[in-house]
Amino acid sequence: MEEIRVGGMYFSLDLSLPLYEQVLEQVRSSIAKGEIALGDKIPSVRELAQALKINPNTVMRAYQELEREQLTETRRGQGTYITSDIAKVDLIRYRVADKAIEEFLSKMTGLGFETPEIDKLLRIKRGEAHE
Amino acid sequence: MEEIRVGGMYFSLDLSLPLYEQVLEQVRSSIAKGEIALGDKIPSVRELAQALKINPNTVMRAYQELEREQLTETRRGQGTYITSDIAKVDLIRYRVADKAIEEFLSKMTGLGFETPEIDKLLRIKRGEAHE
DNA sequence: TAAGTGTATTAAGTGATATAATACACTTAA
DNA sequence: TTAAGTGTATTATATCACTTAATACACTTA
Repeated sequence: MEEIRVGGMYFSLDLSLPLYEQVLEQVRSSIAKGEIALGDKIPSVRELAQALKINPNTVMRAYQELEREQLTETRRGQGTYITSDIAKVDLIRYRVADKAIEEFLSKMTGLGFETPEIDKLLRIKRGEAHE
Repeated sequence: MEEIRVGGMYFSLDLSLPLYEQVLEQVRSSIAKGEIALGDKIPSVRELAQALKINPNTVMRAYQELEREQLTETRRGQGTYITSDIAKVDLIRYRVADKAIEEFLSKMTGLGFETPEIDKLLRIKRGEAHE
């Protein structure tokens, strides 16, 4: 899986998910991890599209979702910038995490696993010694 | 969200995911949780389709995947039965769980969370009243 | 003015999903 | 033997999400 570096971020696309979702997730991840600084400019729609060899409309879709989440601010004619408001970043981080946790626990419960065993499986997966 | 009882199992379909995936997941969950006994017969393709008001081909697709996973055995002319081999059920249970755990941890890591905080968030989520 | 921004529109193609209508081989029970 | 109920296969059709393509427009900056 080829990894492409654009504007301080790394992208790696495949066919497992919609392209716009992958772009969205990878930018969001870069922001959450602090790999790209608050207030920084991210690549233009056209630049990123060209680098990733996908259509500008597809990049647009990802960028629009980022702005809806208030993770970015767009200035017409200038470009798209990461928000400078760290509170907004944190809010999104926890909101997305909360959803992931909910889905995870729901899935495990659906498989008949309960708290102690879920914790045990998590520890095993991390390579930790168990109980 | 309407809940429909068919052949000892409960089904609840919506538009958030493909129908065949929802049917597949809900039968798998019933088996994993032991809500339906090993060796039991599950509803016929036509019966389930009629009860859920979906196309028989859609049910077929779910049933074929269940058989590929060896969670069910089909006897031509008779019907579809839950496997009697508890080892197979457990294998699938842990395989699916492992995938869920991997995806969950990967998502949380992508958001910049590490082990201690992930555990903390899990504890918080369980302390809340949900569902 | 020219180049680079974000944004909008229209058109087209592809693939997954779902439905519909039929048909066939098999099993069971009447 | 027959009829009804199984799983299974096939073909056709429709819809929708996703993606690409080609333009066009308004704005900002150098």
